[in-house]
Amino acid sequence: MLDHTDQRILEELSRNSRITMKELGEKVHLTGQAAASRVTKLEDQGVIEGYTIKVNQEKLGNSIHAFITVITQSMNHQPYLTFVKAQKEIIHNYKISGDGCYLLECKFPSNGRLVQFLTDLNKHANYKLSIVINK
Amino acid sequence: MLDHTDQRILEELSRNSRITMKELGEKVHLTGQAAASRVTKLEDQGVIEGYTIKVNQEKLGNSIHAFITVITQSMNHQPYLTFVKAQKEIIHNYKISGDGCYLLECKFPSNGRLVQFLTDLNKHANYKLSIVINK
DNA sequence: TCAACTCCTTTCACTTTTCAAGTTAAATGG
DNA sequence: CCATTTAACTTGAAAAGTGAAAGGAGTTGA
Repeated sequence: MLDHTDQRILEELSRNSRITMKELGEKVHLTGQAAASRVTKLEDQGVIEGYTIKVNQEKLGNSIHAFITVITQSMNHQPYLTFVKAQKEIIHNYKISGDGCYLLECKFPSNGRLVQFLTDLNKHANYKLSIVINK
Repeated sequence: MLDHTDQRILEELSRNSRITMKELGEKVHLTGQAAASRVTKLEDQGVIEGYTIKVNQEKLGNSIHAFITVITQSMNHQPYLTFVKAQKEIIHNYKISGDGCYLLECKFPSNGRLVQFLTDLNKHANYKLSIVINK
């Protein structure tokens, strides 16, 4: 399904998705047109889901990166899920098996905002907090 | 430092980083050239760290998404860190404060590979495993 | 008021993309 | 064995986008 050239294309696009098709072609030993048509195919197959940017969250003022393990007490998760949808600090809400029911990945601009978030979260569930201090 | 137009630009590029500068300009009510120069500025400021793609990991055959909390026994983390560097299944290795020393985010192609990984990891540290079952 | 500065637009030469047509090579079937 | 089909690539040309230079409008401060 995916040959070596496709792998190389995904690699190069992961490194820089704004590369021109001509340049991409040179890197994988194809013409720009051939590279472009492979990329289109990868998009159609759903292998490439989209093109995006990496943003420096610190420079945007979101300096606190947290993982929050959520342990819901109630059987009914709906109130929690509704809460999650409303919080824009949440980057991902993973349903997990293992320690806890959900794992939240969040970014906060300040300690105060984090405290507020945890207070609100605590109305629906218990949690364990992990703060990222390095990557 | 960042005005509303810059925010809009970041939003649009997050949605689609391969958009042409001309189109981006139209979306934020600028000419393509003006949009391009703002983007260059955002790059120079380090706000935009890079351009990348979202790849469907399932279609690449990496169907298991795991978070692994790592609790190192030894004071010396170096053997663990060396191990981490060598594993290509690891997407992120976060140093955390809270429950554990590190949090690993990984993708595995099979259960067997996960078991192998955990066996190897266990030579350097204890762990707690969480498997993502939904997002 | 004037100079300096920032941010934007216009213009134009140059590059890239897109689309159509042609080539090649491997697989299929009489 | 040869004709046919198909997939993947290349070539070429028109259309579209980019980047650099020049210039205009608005703001700031002496």
